[in-house]
Amino acid sequence: MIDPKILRERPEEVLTIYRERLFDEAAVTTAQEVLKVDTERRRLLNAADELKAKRNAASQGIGREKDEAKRAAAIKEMEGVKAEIAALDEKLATVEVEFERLMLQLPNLPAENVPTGKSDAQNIVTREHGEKRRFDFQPKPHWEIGEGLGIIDFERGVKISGTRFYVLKGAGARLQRALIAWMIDVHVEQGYTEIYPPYMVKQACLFGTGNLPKFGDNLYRDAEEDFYFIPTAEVPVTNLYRDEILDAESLPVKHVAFSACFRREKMAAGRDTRGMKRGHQFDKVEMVKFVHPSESAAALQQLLADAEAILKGLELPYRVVKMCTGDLSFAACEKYDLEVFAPGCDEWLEVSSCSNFGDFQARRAQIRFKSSKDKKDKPRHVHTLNGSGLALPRTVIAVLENYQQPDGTVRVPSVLRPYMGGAEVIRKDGSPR
RNA sequence: GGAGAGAUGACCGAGUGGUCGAAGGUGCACGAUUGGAAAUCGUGUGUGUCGAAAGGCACCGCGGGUUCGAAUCCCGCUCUCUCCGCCA
Repeated sequence: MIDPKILRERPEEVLTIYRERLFDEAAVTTAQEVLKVDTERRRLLNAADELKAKRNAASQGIGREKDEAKRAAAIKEMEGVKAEIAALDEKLATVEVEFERLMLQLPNLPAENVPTGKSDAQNIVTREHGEKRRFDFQPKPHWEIGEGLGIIDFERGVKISGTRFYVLKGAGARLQRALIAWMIDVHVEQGYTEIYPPYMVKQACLFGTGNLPKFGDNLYRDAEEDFYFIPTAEVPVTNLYRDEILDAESLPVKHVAFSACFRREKMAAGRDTRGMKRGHQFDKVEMVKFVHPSESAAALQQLLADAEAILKGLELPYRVVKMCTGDLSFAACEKYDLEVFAPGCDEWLEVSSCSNFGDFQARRAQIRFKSSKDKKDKPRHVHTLNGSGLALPRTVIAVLENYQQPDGTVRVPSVLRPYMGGAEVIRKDGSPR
C-alpha cells in the first residue's frame, strides 16, 4: 500500500507517476477515486467524532447527576445523539471499506532510479558475468539429458499429477537436494538466519505481501478452510513480523528460507509447457530482509550480490537485468532479475528476482520498528526486500545443460560434490525402463 | 474429534455498568545517591486516526448486540491451556 498521505498531499505527482511512468491508467482512475472517497471519509469521521465527544461528555454528567428529572432529560437528549452517531458510523464504515478496497489495488511507486519503459523491451542488462560455454557438439535441452540419464520422469509426473508436473529420480533428485542444501549454507554464511516456514498460510498473509486482492487467480487454496498454498516463501517469511513493532536495534533482519512454491499459472497457460521450466509446484530458496528505510537501496544491491554468489559458485554464465517501470511487479519499487544461460534450450532463464518493496508490504502487513532506547521514537514502517537465491528447477536446468558432456553424462559442479557423496559425474542410473 | 478452563499494556496482575487508556507490581529509560555498582528515592514509559494547533475519537483476543454510558452484560467466532480419542 502506498502512503495515503502522499496521495492526499501531492495527488498530481502520484497521478503523473502512474500515468507517465507505469503507464497504468487503471491505477490513475483508482487513485482519483481514492481521493474522492478519502475526502468523504474524513468529513464523516470528523462529524462522528464531534458527536461522540459530545455524547461522552454528557454521559459522564449523567453518571454524576443526582436529580432524577434532569437525569431523565439528559438521557432523552442523548438518545437522539445516539441515533445520529449510529447513522454516521454506518456510512463511515461503508466508505472506509471502499477506501481500503481501492488502496489495496494501487501499485507501488517506482524508485527514482528505475528507468521508464512500457515493457520488458526497455529493461536494461546491467552486467553479464561468465562466458557462454562453447560446445563442440550440439548441446541438448534438459528434458533430453534428464530422460537420457533416467533422472527426470516427465511421463509419470503427468500420469500422477497432470500437465506441468514431473518427477526427479536418483541423481536428479539428489542434485536438486544438493543445490538446496548448498545454497542455504551459502546464505547462512552471508548472515541470513534460516527459517523453515509453513507452506500454507492464512489469507491475511497474502494481502500483506501484495498477492491479494489482485493476483488471486495464481494461487491454490483450501476450499473449506482459510488456507492458501504459498506461491513463494516470501509470503510466510515476510508475514513473520506482521502486526509487530521490531526493535530498531535488531535491524536489519535477514532470513533465508527453503520452501516448495505452488502456482496455478493460469495466466501463462500454454507457455513453457515443455521441460521443467514452469511447473505448478517448484522449490525455491528465498532471502527476505527487513531493513531501516534509509538502507533499503543499498540492501537491494547486497541482496543481488548474495544471489549472484550462487551463480558464481556454480560457475554458470548469467546476466543482471534491471526492470523498467513497466515490468516492475505490483509491490516493488525497484527490481533486478538474474538470468542464467541455458545452452540446451538456448535461452536466458530467470532464476532470481530481487526486489525492494520500500514500505509497501510493511504498510499492508503493519511491520514497523522503533528504537527501544529512544523513548520519543515513533514506530515507522520497515522496508522489506526479497530475492530468490535461487529458484530450483531452473537452476537444475542450467546445471544440466551447461555441464553436459557429449556422451550424455553431466559433470557435477565442484561446490556441489560434497553434497552429492563426492560424485563428479552423473551417469545413467539404471532406471527400470 | 469430545469435555473443561482461559484471553487485560513489554511482562505479571487488579478491575463485573459511570471521572478506566485502564490500580498495583516487574521490567525498561532518564535523573538523584555512589569512587563505581547493588539497594534506595524521584520522574517517565502503548498504538492508531482526525486536526495547522489546542485537542478530539478509537482500541482491554476478534466481530456484532444491549445501554445516555461497556474492559465489565448478551450472542457469534478465533486462539491458548488441560484431559480423553487419533496420529507422522
